[in-house]
Amino acid sequence: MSNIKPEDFFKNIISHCKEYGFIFQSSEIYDGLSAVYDYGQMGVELKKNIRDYWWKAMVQMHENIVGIDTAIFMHPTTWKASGHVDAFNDPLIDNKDSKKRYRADVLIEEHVAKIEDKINKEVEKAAKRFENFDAEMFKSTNGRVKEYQDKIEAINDRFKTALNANNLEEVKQIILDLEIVCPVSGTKNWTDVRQFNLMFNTSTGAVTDETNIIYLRPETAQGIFVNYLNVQKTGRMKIPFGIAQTGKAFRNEIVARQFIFRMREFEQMEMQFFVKPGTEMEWYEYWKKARLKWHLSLGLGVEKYRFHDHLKLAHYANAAADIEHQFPFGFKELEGIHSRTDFDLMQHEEFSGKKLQYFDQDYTGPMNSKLAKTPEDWKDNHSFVPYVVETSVGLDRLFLAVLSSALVEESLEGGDTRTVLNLPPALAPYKAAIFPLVKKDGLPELAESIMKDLKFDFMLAYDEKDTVGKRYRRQDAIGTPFCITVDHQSLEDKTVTIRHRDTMKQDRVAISELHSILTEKTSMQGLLKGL
RNA sequence: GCGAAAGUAGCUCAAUUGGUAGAGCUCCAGCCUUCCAAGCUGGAGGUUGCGGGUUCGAGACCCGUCUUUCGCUCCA
Repeated sequence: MSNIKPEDFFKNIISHCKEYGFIFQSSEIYDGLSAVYDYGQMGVELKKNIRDYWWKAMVQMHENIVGIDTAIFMHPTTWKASGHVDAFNDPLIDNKDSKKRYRADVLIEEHVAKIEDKINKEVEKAAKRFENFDAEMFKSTNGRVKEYQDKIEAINDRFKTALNANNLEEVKQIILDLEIVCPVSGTKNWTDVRQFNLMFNTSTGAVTDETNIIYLRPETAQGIFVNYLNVQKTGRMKIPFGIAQTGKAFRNEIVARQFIFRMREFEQMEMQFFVKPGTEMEWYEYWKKARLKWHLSLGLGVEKYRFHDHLKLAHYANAAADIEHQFPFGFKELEGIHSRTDFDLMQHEEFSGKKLQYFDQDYTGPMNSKLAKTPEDWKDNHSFVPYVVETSVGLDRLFLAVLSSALVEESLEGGDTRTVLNLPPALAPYKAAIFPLVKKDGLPELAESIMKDLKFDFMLAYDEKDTVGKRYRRQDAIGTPFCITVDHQSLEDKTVTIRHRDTMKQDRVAISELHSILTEKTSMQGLLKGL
């Protein structure tokens, strides 16, 4: 579909997803829920296959990587330790005229600072007038200064009360009452104050109050960190080793858009790799290469990928890069590879009071980044808190990458077009479709018996409606790599035709060969061997 | 969040100035028996996203709201 606009192409993808049962908007009959989507009967298969390929490549193919599946709910302190609670707790307000966004607390603090300036000016003026001037005495006795002081205290009290009660309307009212104007537009045309916390929360127990608020995890990584010691001990894992996990995460995005690219509920596939301090950069480089190779193995095109190295790093990282993919709307992040240092495990040590260290007879060095002093201090130390290299990929984004790269509108000889989903066969929802050429003469019966034998090992479609040409095109549109057609010759010599999605060519093969052909062409082994 | 555009059948789209909501594909029941979406007959599917308003009359005009796409903004 290279001859149409990217925007239209993207709309085609969204339509295709709906028309063929890949993705539906959540709660569509109720007008939908913003930035939430459901996977349909085709989508769930494709998504599962992508997830399986990742899992096999990461866990099954690495003896030193194991998988876990942790709960979405975690102890609230987890998110204090990880920094998520503090990083996103700002009340924000917009000025409707300048369209600038401010932190409401900053606006109020600036207003207070202005009043303090006035006090200082009074003090300065007075200092010039009197000899032996006592500033403190002046402040506590001068009427005008006292007025200012009272005002400041009143504002601060009111603001603190409002914040503690989480009363955002009151916060806005304070701004209006103080007649704070936007520094840019100079107007008082404010929106409501909103608390932009990225984490969703709910509560446990029957009674909702402050004490039992619980968050929906904004990332799966923390479930791995808090289980690090459990897995290391019970699995007798030796550093370096990894823990992998796939699962849902939730972020209350302010702007969530671009179909399934940025959703409020999404699925991550993460692997945390625990390494010896000082070796993290070589593992970081190793995983950058390994993960890119994995993406390239899908065969969507080398030119569709690039690295983006982060210059500005998150609070936990000392190196970070994205693998970006060329989506219909441009190059965007698909996977992140981060060197998270010992930040997370150190934080969990501190908040939980539990040691999260690894003992290594051969290791001599600083216990961790915070306590590193002189070599003298660590000459008898053989323990350390591991450093972590993380690979984190969004499954839904990967789904979109695969689907949008695979969807092609082909021009055929004779002016015909065909819509075909060039999925890697190992990822295709159906591995094959089985058709009787016509719906009589015992052909459906033979087709069904073939299906019965093969369906133990393969996801199969069966179709006897409409002309066979139409049926081929239907399977093309959902990416089925092979169509097996039973014709009159099949009844005589036990052969069928097998039609290839990409070339539309047909071979005649023995029914008895079908199982091995499909195994060879559609299993993940081929992909995995290429890694 | 701001701005722009859009929302009509499962999908893609029509509907003159405000005057009876339609087509193709799909789907269903048959006929035909065909190797690349194209034959024949019949049928189903709609409170025009939702809620108000103007009007004798609204898919169309006005207001609100929801959803989507694009641009800005944001993205630990």
